[in-house]
Amino acid sequence: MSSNIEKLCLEKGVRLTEQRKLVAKVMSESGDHPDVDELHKRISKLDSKISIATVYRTVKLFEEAGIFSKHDFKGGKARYEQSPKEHHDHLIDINTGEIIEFVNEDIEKLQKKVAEKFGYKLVDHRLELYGSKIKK
Amino acid sequence: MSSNIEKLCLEKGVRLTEQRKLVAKVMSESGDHPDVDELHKRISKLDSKISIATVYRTVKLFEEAGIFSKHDFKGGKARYEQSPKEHHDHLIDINTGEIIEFVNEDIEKLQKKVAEKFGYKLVDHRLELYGSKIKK
DNA sequence: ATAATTGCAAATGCTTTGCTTGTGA
DNA sequence: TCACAAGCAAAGCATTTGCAATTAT
Repeated sequence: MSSNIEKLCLEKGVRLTEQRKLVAKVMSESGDHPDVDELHKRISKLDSKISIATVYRTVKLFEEAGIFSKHDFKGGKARYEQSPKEHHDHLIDINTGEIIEFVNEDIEKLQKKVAEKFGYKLVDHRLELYGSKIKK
Repeated sequence: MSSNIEKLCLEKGVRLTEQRKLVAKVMSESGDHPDVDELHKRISKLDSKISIATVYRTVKLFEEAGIFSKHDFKGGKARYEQSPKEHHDHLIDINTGEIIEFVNEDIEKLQKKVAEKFGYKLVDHRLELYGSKIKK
């Protein structure tokens, strides 16, 4: 259901347009991390007239509202996902581009510790693992 | 001394031009992580005619030769440093842009473990901490 | 000598923006 | 109604590239 994201929009005072509903719907049905172009392609199947500029604007709007999360993985194009309830990091298959989400509390704690050791409050972080499948 | 980098070029069969020597020299005297534009500015003081295209080409060449390391921190512009002998990660001050290098073996090990847990060989990783100074 | 490199400007790829028309609350 | 959003094309930015002139080996 996209009512999920639509609810969030109402809460945040984000005006609900047809296009925004579509971006929300398509993203909520995507299990992966599409870039804007891919997202636009998927949405175009439901509304062939939607402009990619609108997708760019919406995706940015949703990100600023905390509804989407943006990732700048290697590759040059920003990729998005619905903001997850619990934080996670990413393991990226360098051969297929497939993305695996993972959580590791030990690493999280160590990161915080490192920052504090240097007199910093950890505000954000980026952890990406790039690997290739071990064939057995 | 830039003879350091120049030696590496000879070893790798990279032809040494005036411009490349300058890129090497300026980078070896930079303690920070300049982007291409900043690097070009610094080099221009020694050779006011060097083209930014050449700096782009050289920086990429050196990266492919393993002489420089490229980082895509938040901010949109790639930043470079001389490839360090031992690997390190970065803690970035979100207010000043200052970068602190750190090494944490525990995190390194855990990353490898995570990748293996999912059946992957860890080939590369990106770990960036973003923080703000704790005032005391 | 001659294959590789430079400088310049034009081209690229992703993303943003100005402007006019359309639309949700 | 009317402030805000969409669509389109043009603009922006970082980076790359084609080509003629120059240079390192």
